[in-house]
Amino acid sequence: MIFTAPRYRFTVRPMREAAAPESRPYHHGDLRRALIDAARRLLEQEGPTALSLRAVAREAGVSPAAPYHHFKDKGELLDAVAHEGWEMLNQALTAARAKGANLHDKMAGLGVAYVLFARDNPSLYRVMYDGSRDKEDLPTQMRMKDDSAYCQVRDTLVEAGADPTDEIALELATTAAWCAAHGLAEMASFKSFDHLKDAVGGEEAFFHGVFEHMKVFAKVQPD
Amino acid sequence: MIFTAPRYRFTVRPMREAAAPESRPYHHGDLRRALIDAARRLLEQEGPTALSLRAVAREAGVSPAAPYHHFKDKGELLDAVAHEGWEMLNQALTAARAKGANLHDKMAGLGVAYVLFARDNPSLYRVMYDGSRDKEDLPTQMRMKDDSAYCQVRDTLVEAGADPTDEIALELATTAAWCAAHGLAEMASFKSFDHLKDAVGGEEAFFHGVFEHMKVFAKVQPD
DNA sequence: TTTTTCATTTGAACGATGCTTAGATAGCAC
DNA sequence: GTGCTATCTAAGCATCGTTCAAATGAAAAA
Repeated sequence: MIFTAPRYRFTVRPMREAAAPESRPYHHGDLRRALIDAARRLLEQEGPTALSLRAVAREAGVSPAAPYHHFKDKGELLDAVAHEGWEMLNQALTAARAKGANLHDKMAGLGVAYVLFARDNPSLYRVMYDGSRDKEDLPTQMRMKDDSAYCQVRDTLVEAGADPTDEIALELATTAAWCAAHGLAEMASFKSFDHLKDAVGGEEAFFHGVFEHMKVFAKVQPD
Repeated sequence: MIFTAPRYRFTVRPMREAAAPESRPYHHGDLRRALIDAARRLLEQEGPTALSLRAVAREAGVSPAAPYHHFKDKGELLDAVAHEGWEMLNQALTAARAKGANLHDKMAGLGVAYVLFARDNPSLYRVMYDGSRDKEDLPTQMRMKDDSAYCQVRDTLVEAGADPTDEIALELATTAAWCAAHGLAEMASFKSFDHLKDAVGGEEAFFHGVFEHMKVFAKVQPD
């Protein structure tokens, strides 16, 4: 497996506020960290289109060229931001894990948690998938680590009764769940569905309703 | 319903080749059309990142300011390109419609057709959804017109036996199918799934397999 | 035909972006 | 203190989206 050690110890920490500019010495101390925080701040406040490398440098109070000593290019900064996003998603799914009695309820619960994360962090979610699309893959972090969101979905399936010896079926089911959640996460922000949300009694009910109706793809119709 | 008449008669026509630049008179004749074609050509050949307004103008053999007499800004050009994409998707689903005996087979067939469209027109598909995300909605064209992809999914559900009087369930099921297909369309290009594709015997089998396993969300497990 | 009109197209410009290079600064080992 | 070296700045390049005045020429008006 090709995976070089990360250059810095990774934890998702709360974003620091921007330091008062006049207090900064010539050498910043931890500009890398400050740049990631500045990027996330801009992302939250101004949205993904406002996130230019120069704007991030401005927000961090350094010159436009400074970031290039910590990131090869803009993409590498965005990768670092996305990395934190994936870690946050892992944590969100961990928190929501394993509620519900049967397979359906467990999976729907996990799916709703996923969609809620995307709803609450729309810009971050977008950066996460834009980066993946560019690389034509999800980050290694998502597929290999034990607490990765992908592995949690798979483990939940097993807990809920899926046959762990049929590896292919298990991976297909995990992929199916992931696709359903991601698809809904992207649709959920579209205004066309507002009337449906109202009709079923709110956003979360809408999410549950959509997952419920994934049954149209089931070979034998339940109910 | 808010929907102004389109400014030009719409059909999805094959892209014209770039005209020999020296043969072009000062007034182009149909620069709007030529710009859309140039944009789609660039999109196919160079990918979405290469698609700048200036590059499109260059490709069409015209000055950088010329497009602004036919499109308010870059976004409006991309909207026009996306519009053609949605029409193509409609046609693709129409062609694939209603094959299969039961609900599961019909829906899986439609879903696979959707995913194949995204696989075969990756850059166009991206432009279609980027535009939708910016506007926070799918184009009106997708939801209202009778032959729209969305309506076709819904009609297929009814044909396959869904209760047409339960409007909410019908819309939820249509949405679920759409989410599943869009989710898989985005995942399908990720390399992590290559081994799964091989394991199940090819890409289309993989698509069918994933749709099949959407059953993990069904309340009663079939099989 | 000649003249007028006016949408179309051009060229030049503005501010902003990603990125590179050369040089200034200062923390740190000696 | 003296260097060494990572860090940061200043300036510059090519490109981008967009605007605006001026040029063009097709088509209507005379």
